[in-house]
Amino acid sequence: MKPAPATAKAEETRLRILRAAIELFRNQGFDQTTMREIAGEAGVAIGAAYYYFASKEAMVMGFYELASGEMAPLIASALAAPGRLEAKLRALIEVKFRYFEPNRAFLGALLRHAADPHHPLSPFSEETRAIREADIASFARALEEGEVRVPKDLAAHLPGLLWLYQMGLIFFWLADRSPGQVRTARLTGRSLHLLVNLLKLAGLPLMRPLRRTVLELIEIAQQRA
Amino acid sequence: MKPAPATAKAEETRLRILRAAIELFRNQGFDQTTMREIAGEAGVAIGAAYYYFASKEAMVMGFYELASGEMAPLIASALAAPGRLEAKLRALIEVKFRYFEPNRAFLGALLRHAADPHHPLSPFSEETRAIREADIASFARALEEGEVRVPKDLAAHLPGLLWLYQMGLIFFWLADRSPGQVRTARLTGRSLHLLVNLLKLAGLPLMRPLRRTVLELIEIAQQRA
DNA sequence: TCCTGTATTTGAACATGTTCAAAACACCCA
DNA sequence: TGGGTGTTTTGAACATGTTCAAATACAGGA
Repeated sequence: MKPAPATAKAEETRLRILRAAIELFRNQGFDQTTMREIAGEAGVAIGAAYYYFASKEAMVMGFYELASGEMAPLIASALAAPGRLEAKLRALIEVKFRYFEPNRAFLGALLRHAADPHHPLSPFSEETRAIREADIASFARALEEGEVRVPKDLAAHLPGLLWLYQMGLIFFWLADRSPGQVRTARLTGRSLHLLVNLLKLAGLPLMRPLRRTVLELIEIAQQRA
Repeated sequence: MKPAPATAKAEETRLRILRAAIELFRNQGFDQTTMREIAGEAGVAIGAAYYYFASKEAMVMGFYELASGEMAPLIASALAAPGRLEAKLRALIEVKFRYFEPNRAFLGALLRHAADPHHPLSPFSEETRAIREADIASFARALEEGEVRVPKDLAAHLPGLLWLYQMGLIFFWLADRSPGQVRTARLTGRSLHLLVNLLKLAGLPLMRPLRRTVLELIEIAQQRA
């Protein structure tokens, strides 16, 4: 069905529908866009939209996948830029914000169900796992190339934690109505700085017991979550 | 309109509808319950439901208000119980879990829009402010009566932070599918313990610069959020 | 070229949240 | 008591996401 797009023409139709949807979502938002509009814009009947996408929301998933693919090279080059961890992380996050900017209005639809990790569209769901893991891998790379000493026990969890941190920033950014989202920019700058400093502190022998406790919490939270 | 329920009979009808809705939501979940069912169960026409509630979701808000009112005395007595801060916080959180337990299935509907602080139903929205502030006040009381030294600069923000922490636990609890939600119980116990210990540490003079930085972040995040 | 099976496409029909004009009701005043 | 005014209630109509049986297009073999 979806995973095996049979013919080339079919794949083309699918893309036509997805593009029409994204375009409309962008211009008028997710809720304001009707399936009839999307089908109309794509020049197909309603049923065709449902032949390729299980639901209106599944189209947002389509966007998510598309976005993930298009951002990959941008992220790669962001990581290649000079600088240490802080700079690399900043560049990485910057890529996301820039890419998402034109879609700000409808990105909310993607994150609407974030609170429910069992909802397919949640960034924590099984369905979004592949995208999430690729994303986490880029944080792992930032850590490797950022030349920071990371305590061994923390190392395994750190990429995931950074990803989570970045997710938090994205949520903040979405809700941020200050002009040009200055508040997000401020928050990003300061928190990133703090984060890197804390990371240095975390390596101190004195910190070992605290680290253990926190890691224990993380492990409880992650059990088949 | 809604704020001024004119006659007593009207208020009664409103309550009948709300109770029917909650009952159905509880038994079959929010999405599975139709407005026609609710109206039917309450013995009124569909239109009546919309006369009293702006939307299906507004009924969830009705539940939220009802719940908040009913929990108030329970929380008060939880706070009066013996013990220091950790015990009091545990008791407070325990009240919430116990009260929400029978509604677990549909509570998700309340928190579905949490990620969007502009959505009326979000626990961070303007519409839920009254409930939120009352709730935060109970954390303030726990702090007062828990007999802990809290650095002055932190004091103002601490109740809100504790409320946020508790909110996080509730989210975790909602998504927790372990039998009896053991994982949440474990997470609550350990994190609460850690939290109180950190609070003690936070008062150390050594910690002042770190505290300042964190407070700065909090202030950026809270600007007319 | 014609036939057959599969992939694609169609659009009417359906379910359900929501709106709204009209009806029913309640209460007050002359 | 009768009329007027505001509140409450009704249910048909609407909008829109979704389903599905039927129609169509198409590929490959006879």
